[in-house]
Amino acid sequence: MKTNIVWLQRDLRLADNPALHEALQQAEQTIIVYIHAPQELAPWQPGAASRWWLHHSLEALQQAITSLGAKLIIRQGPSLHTLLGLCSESKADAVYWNQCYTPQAIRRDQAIREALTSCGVSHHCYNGSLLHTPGSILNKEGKPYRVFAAFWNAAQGLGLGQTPLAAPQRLADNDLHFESVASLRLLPKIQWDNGLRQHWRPGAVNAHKQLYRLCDEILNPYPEARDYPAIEGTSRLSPYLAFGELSPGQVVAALLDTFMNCAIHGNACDSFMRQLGWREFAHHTLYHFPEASDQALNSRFAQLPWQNNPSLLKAWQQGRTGYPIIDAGMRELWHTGWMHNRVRMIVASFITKNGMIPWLLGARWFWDTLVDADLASNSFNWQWVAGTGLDAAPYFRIFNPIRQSQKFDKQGCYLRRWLPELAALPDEYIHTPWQAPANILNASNIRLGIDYPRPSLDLAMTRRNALASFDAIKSKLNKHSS
DNA sequence: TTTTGAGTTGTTCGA
DNA sequence: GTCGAACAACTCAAA
Repeated sequence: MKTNIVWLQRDLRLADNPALHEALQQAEQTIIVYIHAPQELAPWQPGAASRWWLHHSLEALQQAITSLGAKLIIRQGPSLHTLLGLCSESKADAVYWNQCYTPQAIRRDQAIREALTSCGVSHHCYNGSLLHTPGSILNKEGKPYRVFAAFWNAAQGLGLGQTPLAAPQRLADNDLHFESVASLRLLPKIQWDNGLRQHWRPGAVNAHKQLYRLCDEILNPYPEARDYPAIEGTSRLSPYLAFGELSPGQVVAALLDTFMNCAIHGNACDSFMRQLGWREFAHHTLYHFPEASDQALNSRFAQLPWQNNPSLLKAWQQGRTGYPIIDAGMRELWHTGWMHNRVRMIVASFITKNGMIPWLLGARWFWDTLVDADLASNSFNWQWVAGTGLDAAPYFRIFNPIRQSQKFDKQGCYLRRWLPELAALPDEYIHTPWQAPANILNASNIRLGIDYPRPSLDLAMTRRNALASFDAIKSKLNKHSS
């Protein structure tokens, strides 16, 4: 009897799973395995919010597999050693998996492939996390694209729509030993996860419910509504995609299906699809430039006068910078493990450009607190905001948190949700409490500096300084080159 | 081959 | 109040 092992990683789903699909076609017995070996991903092992999600996602997957008559074999220990052990226990002929494309995973997988081969076990790797395999989209010179528009044109030219693979109807059981999800100790020791529980339902079933909501309600107004943090105008699919409870191919198929039924405008469809395009671009970029998770892609920015400012960093992390939109965003992140996209840009611009704190420190905080933490997207987008990445925002593009707040949360609905201490302030002063007259502060029950902090830095001055630093680097470079 | 124009998400200033 | 220009530098594709 032929036996295959399917090694799941960030593809915690049964439908549209190429490795699982192939393994089932090729054998009578298929063993589905999850191996917990976070240290292999260091220094980017899952953060606290990701571990919370992983716990619930594994439970959901265990339940789904059980209902098909088998079980998810959970093990702990080094992946290589554990896989070899499983191969000999089960007399498996082959191991199938969907690749992760982070530098750590690529290095590890290379060693695993060699070891399997030398043990006489074959291996079969697939792409289950991206529309296109990294490395497959190159410009005419055979090099990676450095601007998004060209990349996305090429990606679309190669085709995006493939019918997702079906989930298995039944799975054959086995009697291998397996550990419980709880034994992985992924949940926090102190119970800080109430907010996560209130806001999220991990698991593939819930992923599809949210995908349905996207197509049914969110997509049509998406191009405009996505900018307003008080509205549920974005897809909220990011954690499901990060853990592979949903594949991007499934999302595209659902979008195209909705489009074909004339239920949405083409531009709403394109607009959302582009977001998947940025996800692809980020992943392809990390594949081509593996140092991008830790170092500026554009090295001249290393010379900027980055500040070591632990107290500002702490205030930012805790949501007490004195700028309401920043603090609301950071508290939303802390409470729910997620932050609205536009607010992510605002808080990132604030800490890197006004605060002059290295983007990597911001990226680390997001990494620990986001349920959708994804190495490629996180580092790419931090570099985008900081101006150090590929096709990044121009350096002079510095968000003004007051203007952004007034523009995208005019009535302060989002601010009041996350900053209850400011809730009584009239709309006029909700974005700038320090400008409110004393009698209004009194009437709103706010003592500035006690109930809510005064601004932690001077926006205009820090902006001028940042631009001046950039100019200094520019003229230095010009001198060098001339 | 060379040139030209366009390119996710912004802000400020002056007319 | 609104509008256009200026604020880089560089990649890529089309002409």
